[in-house]
Amino acid sequence: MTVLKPTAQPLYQQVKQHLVHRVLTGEWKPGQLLPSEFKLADEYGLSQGTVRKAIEDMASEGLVTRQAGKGTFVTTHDGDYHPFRFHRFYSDQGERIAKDEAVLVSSSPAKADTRIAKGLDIRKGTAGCKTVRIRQLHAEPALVETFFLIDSICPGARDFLEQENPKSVYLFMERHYNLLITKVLEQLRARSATEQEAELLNLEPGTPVLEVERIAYSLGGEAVEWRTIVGATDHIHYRNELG
Amino acid sequence: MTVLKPTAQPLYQQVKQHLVHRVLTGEWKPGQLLPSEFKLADEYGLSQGTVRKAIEDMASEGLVTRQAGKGTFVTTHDGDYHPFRFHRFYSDQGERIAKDEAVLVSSSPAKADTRIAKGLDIRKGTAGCKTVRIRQLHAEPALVETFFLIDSICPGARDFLEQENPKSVYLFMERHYNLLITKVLEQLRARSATEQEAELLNLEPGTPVLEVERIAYSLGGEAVEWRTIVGATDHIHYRNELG
DNA sequence: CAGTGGTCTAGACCACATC
DNA sequence: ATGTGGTCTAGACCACTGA
Repeated sequence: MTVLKPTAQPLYQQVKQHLVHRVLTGEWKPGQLLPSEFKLADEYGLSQGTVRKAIEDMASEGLVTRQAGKGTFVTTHDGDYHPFRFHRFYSDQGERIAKDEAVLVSSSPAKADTRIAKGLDIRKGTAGCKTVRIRQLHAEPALVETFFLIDSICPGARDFLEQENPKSVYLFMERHYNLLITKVLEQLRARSATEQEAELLNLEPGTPVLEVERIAYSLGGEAVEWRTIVGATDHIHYRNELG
Repeated sequence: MTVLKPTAQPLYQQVKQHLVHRVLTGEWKPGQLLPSEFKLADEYGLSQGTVRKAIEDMASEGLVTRQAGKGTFVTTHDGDYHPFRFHRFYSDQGERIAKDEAVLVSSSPAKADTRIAKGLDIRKGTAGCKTVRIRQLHAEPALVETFFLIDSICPGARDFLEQENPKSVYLFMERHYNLLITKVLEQLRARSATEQEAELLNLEPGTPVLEVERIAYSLGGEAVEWRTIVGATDHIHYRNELG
């Protein structure tokens, strides 16, 4: 690894950035095996330990997964491991919501409104696709999930969604667009249910509901999905562990 | 470090556990300097690198803080660093709530009700101290904070609280009881404001409010505080970053 | 069996803090 | 000048995987 300036970043961080870039550009796709530490160390002309530190950093951020005796793999949402790592809704008995399939309500072309445009940092009116689905608990509607995907990033999403109705949108984005979601930002509010929500969730109009507004960021740091998740919290709650 | 069984945990994990125990028992108190890596390596009869890995683990968990050229310190909530690391409420302009002082409403002896007892994993009726405070935004009441401390863990808390009215309860617990809060579990719900809440927050009765129910755990993993934070979310929200 | 990641050692040099 | 944590190297042995 060529060090242009002696005051530059540590070598292992340079290696890490380069490896992240190689994952990003699709050199190794989700689920695929990376070269071993020794091979990468040879390639970069560094010691194994330095490359190891770069990879350990990536692993701690969830970008890759390491398995002793096998190798280092690009993380996929496909495995048993992190299918719904961003879902924070639980029933009061401790079950995770969203294991079951989502019920598709509607999926249609849409233009970004002010709120969506602000969240995704795009221009108002940008073309996209808006989808509404319902998550159930014990066969009862529990949550309304509304998400917006940008046409220029996820072309043809509407057709794919109607064909597949995937359990996990992020797995769907990974498969079709090679977008790996690594970070989401959520803003939570309490408000009264709208008429549409009351109808979809079998609630009295005006019932207090919890609204989660979420922006999802891909590996490159680009905002790629806007979403709200809305539901009454009589039998479910949003769980958060800090520290 | 004596290895009794060759199949035991890695040495650095054994060292880490032992160091955590020494912090827990107060050998080094919050803010104090730990011995250097070399001294600890000597003490345990290991190489510096092994001790380093143990300490890096502790640092990544926030238990200690490292500073090049100075040393490794037991983390304290006192410094500039993490005064309100568990506060997730922001105004819609992005300001953090709870910078200002909290307004003390009441502080009185209380017995754990069913909900508190369940949260803290103690018997119903356990003696403690219940305190209600208000957090303001721009001199307007924004959040009602209600917390319960157990007498056997925090004796005399009521007197201390009335004397000091501390900005941060966790800093207060650290100073008086050597309890370092490292983890909290929060459950969020939307519901209607109670009469008392409506009065304290200048709301119409029945307004939807966000309720955060929090259990705080000390370094040893013991549940030491139960709390709710309640407020309307017209101008503020709960922010959560995942991944 | 060879290859992988996981652990551990013993050295080296650096930038930074403190005195 | 000394001591600290931060980086980097070059070796070693281990447990596990898979052919």
